[in-house]
Amino acid sequence: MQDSRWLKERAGKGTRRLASGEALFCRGDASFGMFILEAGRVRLRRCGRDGSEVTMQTVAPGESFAEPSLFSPVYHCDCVAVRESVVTVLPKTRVLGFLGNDSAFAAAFALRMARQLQHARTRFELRGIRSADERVLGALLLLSDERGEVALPGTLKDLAVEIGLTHEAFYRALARIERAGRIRRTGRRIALLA
Amino acid sequence: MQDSRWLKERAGKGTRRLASGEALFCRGDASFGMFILEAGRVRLRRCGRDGSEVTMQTVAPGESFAEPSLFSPVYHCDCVAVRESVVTVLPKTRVLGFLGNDSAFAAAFALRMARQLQHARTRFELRGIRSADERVLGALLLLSDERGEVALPGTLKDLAVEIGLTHEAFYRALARIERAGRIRRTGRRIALLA
DNA sequence: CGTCACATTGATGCCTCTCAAAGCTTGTGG
DNA sequence: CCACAAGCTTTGAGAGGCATCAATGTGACG
Repeated sequence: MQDSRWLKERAGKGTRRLASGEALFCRGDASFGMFILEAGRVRLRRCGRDGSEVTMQTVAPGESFAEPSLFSPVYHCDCVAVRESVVTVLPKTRVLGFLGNDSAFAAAFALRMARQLQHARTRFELRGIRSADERVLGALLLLSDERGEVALPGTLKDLAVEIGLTHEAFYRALARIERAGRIRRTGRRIALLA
Repeated sequence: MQDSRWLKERAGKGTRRLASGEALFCRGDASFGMFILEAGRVRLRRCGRDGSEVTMQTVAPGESFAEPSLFSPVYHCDCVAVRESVVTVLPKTRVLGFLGNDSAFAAAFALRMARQLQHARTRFELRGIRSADERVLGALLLLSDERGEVALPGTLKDLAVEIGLTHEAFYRALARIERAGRIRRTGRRIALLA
């Protein structure tokens, strides 16, 4: 949220450095508080017993995360660093204090929650699309600007995982919708047509 | 949220009655505000051009909904009444006013957003399970109490839709996991075993 | 007792996952 | 500057599972 600096200065309690792959917390751990990512990248995921793994959120520098844990005794996700990262720690009690006393902060907090909820629902909707072609097209639409230029956040392989397809199925879908004339690829650029 | 009575009295601006199947708002409509369901049942859904339909949230009496629309110029879902329903209307500006001035209310609001976010993520995780058997089992686990008794919210068919399976696939999965001895069915009761 | 919706089972086909292999790109070290 | 390694990209073949279409059983309610 925009108040991240403000929040950090008032509620921050030091930073923590994470090595690539290191876990900040795991599902079931007593919740210590929320965090702001200073540098690097972290991922919130849930794992099934069978080894399956679903990414709930990928956090970019400047963003806060694990807000729901403020209201919960334990974490509900694992948090692992995708690469070396630095996070600011915001202990639960302090943030909850601000939330109960500073209505401007509370409103900003609610706004961020609402945005994340919409984002989660959009991802949910996208995953509900059965056809690989339509799902890929939907994902590209979400990533595109008004001119139809798609801004890829990472590799295509990453995008495949993000939208819940194997990379093979994803590449095949991409090839099909290009042959169908619905996108044009130029190197690593993708443009939506019509 | 618990403050629903409080909120209604202060921010409520009349009620609206919906016939079964009637839409309260549609995606893209200018957002008027949020709502509290007084009676009946409503469903928030997103539809694809191809006729596909994903339910984002099912609202029970006493619950508020469409909170994210406070921060958005338009609605991002359709809202339709599952059966005849009554809602209290909470205009945007009024609620935003409270949010900016009353920190206790803002904190409660943030809490509800956080809960909904966790709920959305749990549903997302469930849908990520490929195997119909495991997905059904996961859903039953979420619906069960500590004794393993499953509280069905509606019909089995509804549950099938909720977890993203056709009713046929769902019934077959249910039959398989019962044969495997992981659940026991007695009439319309389901109990998880071990 | 008839209707309607839920519940259940069967047969078939398509689509995605999986395993496999080969090109391609990027970066690193000699 | 080249050679090699590692990871991304791409295509192939096969199998399994869920959707789909179809039909019947079952229960609630007027």
